[in-house]
Amino acid sequence: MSSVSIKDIARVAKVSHSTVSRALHNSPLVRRETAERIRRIAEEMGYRPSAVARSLVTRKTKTIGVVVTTIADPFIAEVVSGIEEVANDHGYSVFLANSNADPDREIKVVHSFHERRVDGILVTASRVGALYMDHLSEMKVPIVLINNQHPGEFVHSVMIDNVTASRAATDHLIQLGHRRIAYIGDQFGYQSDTERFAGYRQALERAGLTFQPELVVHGDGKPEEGMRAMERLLMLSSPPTAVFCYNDMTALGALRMIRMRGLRVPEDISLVGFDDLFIASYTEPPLTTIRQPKRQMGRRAMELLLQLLRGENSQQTIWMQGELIIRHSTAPPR
Amino acid sequence: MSSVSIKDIARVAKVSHSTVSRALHNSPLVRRETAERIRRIAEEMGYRPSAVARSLVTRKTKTIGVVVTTIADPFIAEVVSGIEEVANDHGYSVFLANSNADPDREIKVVHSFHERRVDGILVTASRVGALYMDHLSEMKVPIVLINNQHPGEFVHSVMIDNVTASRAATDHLIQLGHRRIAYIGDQFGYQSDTERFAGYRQALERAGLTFQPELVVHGDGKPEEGMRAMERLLMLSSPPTAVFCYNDMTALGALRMIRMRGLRVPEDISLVGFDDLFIASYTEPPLTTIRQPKRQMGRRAMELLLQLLRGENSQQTIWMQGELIIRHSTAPPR
DNA sequence: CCGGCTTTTGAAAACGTGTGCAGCCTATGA
DNA sequence: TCATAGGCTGCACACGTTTTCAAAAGCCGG
Repeated sequence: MSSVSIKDIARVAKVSHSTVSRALHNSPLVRRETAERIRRIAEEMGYRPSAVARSLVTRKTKTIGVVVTTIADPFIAEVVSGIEEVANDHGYSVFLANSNADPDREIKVVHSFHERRVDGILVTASRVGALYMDHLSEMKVPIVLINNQHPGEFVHSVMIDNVTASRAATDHLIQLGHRRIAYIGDQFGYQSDTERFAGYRQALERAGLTFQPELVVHGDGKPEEGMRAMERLLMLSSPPTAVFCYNDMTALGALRMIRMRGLRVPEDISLVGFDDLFIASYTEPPLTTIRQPKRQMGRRAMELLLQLLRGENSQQTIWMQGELIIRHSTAPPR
Repeated sequence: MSSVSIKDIARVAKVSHSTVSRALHNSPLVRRETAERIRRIAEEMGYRPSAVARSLVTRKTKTIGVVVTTIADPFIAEVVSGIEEVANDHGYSVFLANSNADPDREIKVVHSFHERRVDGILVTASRVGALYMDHLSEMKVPIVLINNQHPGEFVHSVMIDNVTASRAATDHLIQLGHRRIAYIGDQFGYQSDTERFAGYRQALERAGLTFQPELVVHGDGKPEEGMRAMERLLMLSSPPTAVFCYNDMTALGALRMIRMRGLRVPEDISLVGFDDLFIASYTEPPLTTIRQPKRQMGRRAMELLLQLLRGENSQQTIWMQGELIIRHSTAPPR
């Protein structure tokens, strides 16, 4: 509306708008006193430079686009929090867009980011990533993926070392003395599920335990399916004494089902999650899990993007390590 | 970078860029065949209009700014999810900024939004709202607050009816037969805490129960302080048989403390929360609580903002009702 | 064939900022 | 006194759109 422009200031200060522009940028090309006078006037007039006008000429918007499946996912929210923090510290504003894992919406979002001329894009935990990769790459803008499910592409990414982490989780159960250890996975075929499953198998193998196919069931990463999966395990003639879950949400469902069947954690069954959501420390009993450095992953991803924006071509993939957090949902078998 | 502009298309189509602009807007001012030819060329050249150039001339950015204390708060994340949904549906992109409840950062954020020339601003659960209200109002832009703690200001807002909801929660406990009902509040002095406390007192009063000051303690809306507050209640010579908590996070802490003392919920103590976070249905036992229509609140807030952007001056405040969700953390006293 | 109308097109200005270039002013040295 | 260098400032253009206004082109009736 009535926003004051560089020209308004020029008129008041009786100089050209170029001089005002330079003064406000502390350019050495303008005399000290003039510059100070101009800055004072700008201050008094409540001047705020227009980022849009500036973007038009500099061809940089100092904005980045963040696309998430849904910000209501606590894991993602933490990551975004980390992203926003370092973006903000570097003068970047972030556009947030939910895709709801809907391909149409994802494409709309990417187009929208394109039209807004964002300087870069961050995508967290995209399951359908490959789908709109073409659209992403057609705008020549740096992209960083976080925990994406379709790696091996041309883009940069920040990933958690799923294999090592889940091996650690399974090792923990083995060391407690468990021999029948189940795995409740995510939907079959997802990259991170495959990796966590691989870690589980590696741990079994190294401990000389034979892999039992019937001890592997799949949920969908949410509590409801976690319950159903756990139910199936409990119906086995010889149920497991310990269960490693794809994530905490799944563990939440498993925990509830175990309790519904009148069994106890960890006395009857040990339970391990993955993610270390906030909630994991407030379940009953508190959940042993793998901590993902969520906020840190967001930070690192944004820092990687900043490097790319500066034109430094850095490493392709940043690997981060999970950490086994031992709480009270695991104990030796009876 | 090498992004194609309206002029590039004009050159190829051998028309003026004005004509291209009109053709792309389906203006009736351009001949059908010409328009179609131009649109086809634009398509082939992979044209994406520049929102920043457009914004400069139209003086509308089709962006809104959302400031939250932290997106890592599950309550807020749900609200933002609702906001983003309707914003996106109406062609608006959302800038997300965390303030971390830090006044300096809040001011920086508002300035940033101002420079980006957002069309409107949404603020969720601002505790220090009054602090930067001046900065907000100085840019002439519609503002909608969600559950803000300093109402009575000149802006528009979406609020939950705290008094009615907490009266319902307390009534529920009274009807179960409880007579010693405690209240664990948020930090003293916050608006929503004051209101929930008021509802609690009203319910007691209407039931003819005398208010007992020692049954009111304060936390800070997070589990740790909820534990401490609950601890204080349990040290009373005659502890409460039921506790109404300011929010679910506080209830989470209370629940843990009750269990640490070897007591059981709801057999020994009934517990009621507020918010109905996702987690509330997965505690042990599942938590009776007041459901806030979080996503819906975000949607309504954005819709209100859209009305304001259209120039319709609508109602000042939208009140929303909470809903009592009875689960298993409440039962008659022994 | 011409005037007048409608349809279609183009020229140009505007939005607010950044910046290369030219030119002014002042001081300095010869 | 004059030439020159260096410090400072203004002009003008650019960025990619939208939109007003004028003008060209096509059409019709007389």
